[in-house]
Amino acid sequence: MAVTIKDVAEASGFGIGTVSRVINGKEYVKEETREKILLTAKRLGYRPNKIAKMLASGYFSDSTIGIILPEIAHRFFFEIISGIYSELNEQGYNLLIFNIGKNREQVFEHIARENFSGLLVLGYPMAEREKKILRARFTRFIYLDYMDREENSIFFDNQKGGRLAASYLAEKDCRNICFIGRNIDSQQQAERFEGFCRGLNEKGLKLKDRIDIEIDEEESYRVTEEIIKKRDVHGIFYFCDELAYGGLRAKEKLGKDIRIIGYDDLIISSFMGLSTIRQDARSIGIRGAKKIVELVQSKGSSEEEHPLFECMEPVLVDRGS
Amino acid sequence: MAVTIKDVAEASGFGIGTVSRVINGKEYVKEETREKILLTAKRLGYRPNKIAKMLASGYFSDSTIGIILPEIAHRFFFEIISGIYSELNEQGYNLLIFNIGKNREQVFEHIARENFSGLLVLGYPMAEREKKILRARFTRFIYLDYMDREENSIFFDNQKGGRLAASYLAEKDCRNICFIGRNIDSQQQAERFEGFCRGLNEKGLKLKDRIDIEIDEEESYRVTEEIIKKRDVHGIFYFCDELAYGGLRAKEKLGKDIRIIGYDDLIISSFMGLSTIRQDARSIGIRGAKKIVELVQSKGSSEEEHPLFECMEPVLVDRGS
DNA sequence: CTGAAAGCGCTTACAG
DNA sequence: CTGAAAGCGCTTACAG
Repeated sequence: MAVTIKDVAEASGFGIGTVSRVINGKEYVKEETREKILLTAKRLGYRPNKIAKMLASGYFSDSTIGIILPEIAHRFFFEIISGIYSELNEQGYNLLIFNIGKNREQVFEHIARENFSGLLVLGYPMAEREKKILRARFTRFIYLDYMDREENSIFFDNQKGGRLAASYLAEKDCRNICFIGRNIDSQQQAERFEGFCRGLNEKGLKLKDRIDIEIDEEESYRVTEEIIKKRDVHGIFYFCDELAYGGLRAKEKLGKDIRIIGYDDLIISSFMGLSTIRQDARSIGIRGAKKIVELVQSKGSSEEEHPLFECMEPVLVDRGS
Repeated sequence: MAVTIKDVAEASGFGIGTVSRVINGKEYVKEETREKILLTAKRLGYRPNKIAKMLASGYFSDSTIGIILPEIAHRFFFEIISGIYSELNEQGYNLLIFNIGKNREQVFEHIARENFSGLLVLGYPMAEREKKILRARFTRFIYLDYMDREENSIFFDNQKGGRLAASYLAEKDCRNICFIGRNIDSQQQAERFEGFCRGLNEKGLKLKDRIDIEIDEEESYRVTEEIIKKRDVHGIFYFCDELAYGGLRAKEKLGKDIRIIGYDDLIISSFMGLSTIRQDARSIGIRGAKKIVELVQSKGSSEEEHPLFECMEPVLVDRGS
């Protein structure tokens, strides 16, 4: 066990009350005593236990919001986080980003023990077991960029986004159209893809091909090149901007007249002239932060209110790519 | 005061031990009792006090590192944070980002009470009073991107960076050279500027003008335009990339043959083709995270070791701008 | 100026 | 299955 205030008291020959006063810099302590105590504290490597201190002094920090990310967080999430941060900062809340670690089970046990008032869960669903852990501790949470009808969630309309992408390519007179996705199943991709296919259908078009890969610019460049060479492709829709960058590069290199559209509209994308489906990361971050703070502050209400359910609209951004 | 386990116990007619078992989902509780207790807990709006729980159960989370940002955090810091996050995540630590708020004094009092093991202070110095607060609680900290010989600090060599910028412009045959800075004093800017002037001197050049402005692309665009028109300028060094973007735009618009160089090398800058002085944000973040974890884990050592003092080198990136 | 004691809100054997 | 009690490491009046 770590060294406690009691150890310091015994070792220095004073009472724990006095030690406490010294450590906290209260007045009314003889200079000599102070020095002695400080010295033994240092010698023993004493470090006050903040938990105990908080409990004893009745200071309960309720002003920390936790967030948990998917195991592979891509850039879009960092833009969301920056929105969350601004808003929380505005409201005087701290932001606690949990390590997601390798072992989900243990991590969740760990999270549940930490001191925070509400949790923002980014981009992916929790297991029932995990939700149970949170609920057992009466911890409120909101899904961000993930939709669950049973739970609080603020999300984007991915179906619509997919449809917008389809209409973009259709309007640019593309006939042979492909989709390049991520090799990880996700709600976002499923819906985006479904919307995309429907959108194509409505225009009387049909998807030619779909390939799922890692998020890696080189990989995306290679695959795009391959696809362009093998088939007579007019347009490609990428699951996200980060994938599309490689495509953009392939397009330029090969000088092919092909249409490329991404998804997210990361900050960088505007500089690159990439057409894309814009999801306002900052806004959803701010919105999520606002809502979790509200939820946390409304503690009292024991009523089972309807879960929060907010859908944000993506927008087509045509940069001519 | 909030409702406690005692309140629930009394209201439900059971002992606090039983309530505790129910809340924590332990077995050996009659189903009927469980339901009753859960109901009154809900009715009363009971929320377990995590602090008390931690203390009682002997669980002391030592795996959280705090960070505090400057009041106006610009993008460079977010790139540092992403480095910090990766490394901490690797090590199983959480990241607690403190709100910096408006009132520095209160904020620091508040921070000192939070539960974290070590602090990373980004980009600016703490007041003596603030350091005192930390030290009184035996809280270790490291400055990141700020240099203080008396304290642990990991930082970039801004003098050298300034010098590199000077040599860049000199080699591109610029003779009339200006500096556009930020209208806030900072160690970084002071050193960068000094290095820059020295660098110019060595090449037999002299600074023509210096203007300090807000970080705002429009503003920077306007000022650059003005400077180009008024004086016969061949090269401009901007305090940071974010300022340089406006300059880049002005240069393109006016079609003037002028050299532009920024500082930081934000991710975006490579896409924009901006020449700049690269500081590896991710690296310093990772480095800082590693070091603070080491420091925190070496708790025991009561010896007064030398403060950590690490200097990282910036690098010139010539993208022809 | 200093010590003894109560108390912060929980958990956890120990009896029953 | 449940209650009473000790204890987690501190703070804070209250005496002295």
